[in-house]
Amino acid sequence: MGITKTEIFTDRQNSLAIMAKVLGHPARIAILDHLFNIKACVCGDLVNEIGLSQPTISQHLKELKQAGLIKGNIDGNKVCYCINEEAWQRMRNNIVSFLDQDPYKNDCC
Amino acid sequence: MGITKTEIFTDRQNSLAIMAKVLGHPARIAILDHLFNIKACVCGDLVNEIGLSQPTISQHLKELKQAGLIKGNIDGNKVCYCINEEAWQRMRNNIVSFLDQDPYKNDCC
DNA sequence: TTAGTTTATTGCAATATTACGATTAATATC
DNA sequence: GATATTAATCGTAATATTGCAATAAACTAA
Repeated sequence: MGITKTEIFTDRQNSLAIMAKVLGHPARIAILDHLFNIKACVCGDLVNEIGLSQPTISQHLKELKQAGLIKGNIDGNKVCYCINEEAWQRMRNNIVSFLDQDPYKNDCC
Repeated sequence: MGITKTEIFTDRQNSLAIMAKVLGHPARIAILDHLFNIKACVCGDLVNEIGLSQPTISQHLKELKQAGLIKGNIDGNKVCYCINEEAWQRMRNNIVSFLDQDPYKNDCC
């Protein structure tokens, strides 16, 4: 059905999945890479930097923004996007604590 | 168009996105949670543990398996799945090194 | 005011994902 | 053998995602 049954999972499971999903597209990884490299950016730069159309970039930026990972300031007719430090660290901590579980105790396979 | 233009991104960006995407569904997070908890499992257990049908669970297990995160041993008419330790650590390292980039240097927003 | 610049939104087509009933394949048990 | 159990696969429906052309909105500059 293409629809996720979120109600049967815990808040933590849903939250982890949402965060991972936002990172689950190379364009959004590339946008974040670029933000980390130049420390600030606008949408126009990204259209040249990445190879996607302006509407597509705008849409990916919107998803990153909705997830809280970036924040934008309107500056004349440009928009300045940055990483949201607090949200980034929060996400990092959640994902890392999931990934840092120790899988080295299986004895069946 | 619903299709990702992977060819315009780096291998690292595509690889990170693929790993994140696999974690981008709460059912797969729940399956991994369960594997971490009980250290071994079979598909039947998961159908009761999680609230999805057997074919749906099987499909999610297939994706985890394709990503290399779990491995399964056939044991009679059951299948025993475990975390693939090497692949898990590899994924962990890649994602953590991405998340550990320091966003605290922006001065525009 | 008019024209240019920049980003967001709308609308749509193509493809992907999620979910499950029905079925299959393989083994286990009687 | 016949029947039960387990997990994978097939087929299909519903929904989501990706991408872009066209357009709108908001500002800048002449």
